[in-house]
Amino acid sequence: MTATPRRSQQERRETTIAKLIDATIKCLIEHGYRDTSIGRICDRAGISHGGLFRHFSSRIELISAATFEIGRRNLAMLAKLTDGPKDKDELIENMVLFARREARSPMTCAWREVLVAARTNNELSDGIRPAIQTFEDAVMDFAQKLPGGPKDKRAFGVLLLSIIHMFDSEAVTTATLVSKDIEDLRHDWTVQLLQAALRD
Amino acid sequence: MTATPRRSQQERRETTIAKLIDATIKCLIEHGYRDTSIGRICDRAGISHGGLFRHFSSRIELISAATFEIGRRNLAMLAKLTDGPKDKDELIENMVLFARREARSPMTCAWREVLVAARTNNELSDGIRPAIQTFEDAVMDFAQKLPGGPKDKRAFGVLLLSIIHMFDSEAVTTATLVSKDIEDLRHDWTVQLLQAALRD
DNA sequence: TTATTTAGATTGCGACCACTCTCTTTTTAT
DNA sequence: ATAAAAAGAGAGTGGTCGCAATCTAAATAA
Repeated sequence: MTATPRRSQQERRETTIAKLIDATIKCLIEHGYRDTSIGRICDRAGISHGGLFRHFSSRIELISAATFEIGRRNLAMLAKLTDGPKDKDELIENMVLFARREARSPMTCAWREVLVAARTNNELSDGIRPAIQTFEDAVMDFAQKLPGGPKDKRAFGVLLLSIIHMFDSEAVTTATLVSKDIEDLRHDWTVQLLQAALRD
Repeated sequence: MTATPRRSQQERRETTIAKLIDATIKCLIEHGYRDTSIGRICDRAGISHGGLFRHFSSRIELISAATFEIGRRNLAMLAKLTDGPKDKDELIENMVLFARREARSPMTCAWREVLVAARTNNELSDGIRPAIQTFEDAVMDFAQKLPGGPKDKRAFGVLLLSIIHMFDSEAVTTATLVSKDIEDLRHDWTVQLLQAALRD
């Protein structure tokens, strides 16, 4: 009845893997690491249990692959941050808003689920280490290449990473308890930090 | 044979609850949130499955209670931070070392496991909100009462909370990837932050 | 002492877990 | 056209999950 699209094996393989990775990310976002099970992932992806294990030899391997993909997407966003001409103050404000927004984004929540779970799972820890290293390198590289950045590129990179860390942990608590006044003070303080760093 | 200790009901109850909470904390530390199951907790505590539900109506309720206990213990450590006479520089160094060490301590790892899991579990989120609020209040209070602290107590409290956040998220990544040079730069930078804040 | 309440142990339930095996369908190589 | 290889479906594996019902033992109240 339905005309067969006649996809190549490679196409079939790649689309299935992409569907599984997408479904894994969505499960991490919606249900958290604990309830991101093979059954749930397969349901979401529209793939059978057997089909999954054709491409990933274990649940951990799939989650590692999904984590790498999350890192890839997040770095793509970071690269676009300096697009468009802005003055220094506008850039700083954008960076702070970006850091806080991204720390709370679904994608970063999924990323965090995996990183936290990795503490007690060596296989997972090994699996995601490259993704973390790539992310850290990319931020340091971003700091180095920022036009009008300070002389000490390395210290500036660490400053950016530290700010990202701060908003990341803030996001964990705001998921349960929102302290608006603290958040506002933190925003202004972060802006001042960056202004001081970019002054010289 | 063995002489019966003849404990009162209240004693029996309290020791059992304490054993369950201790076991829960240890499971969170050793196995992470995902694998902190009722079976494992009871095994560790030396209590049967049925015995658990006499005192806690669900797994989430037990984990909430354990989280509250973790917060209590951590705040007890914070209170001891200013003990002993020190000059300002020594106090600052102590605070930074303390913040990083505590962020990586087993207890805080357990705390973090629960906070992250709470994002996708409303019952758990509701259960631990008081513990988070208490912790936040205690840090703000600590900042207010620190002898020789800056005039703007509120901003100083937010600074402390932000530093805690930063080391907290750092601890998540260092569990998988250690970047010694970045950590060293971050330490020095944090010390400078506190020195500047405590100068005026 | 006797009756009642409470703590804790045991067993069992249905659901789900990660994963394997076998079978069918589709693509590719000959 | 046909054989070989790869992709995917789906039932089945033993095991664990959270939790309830039922039971025994211990502590308290009468």
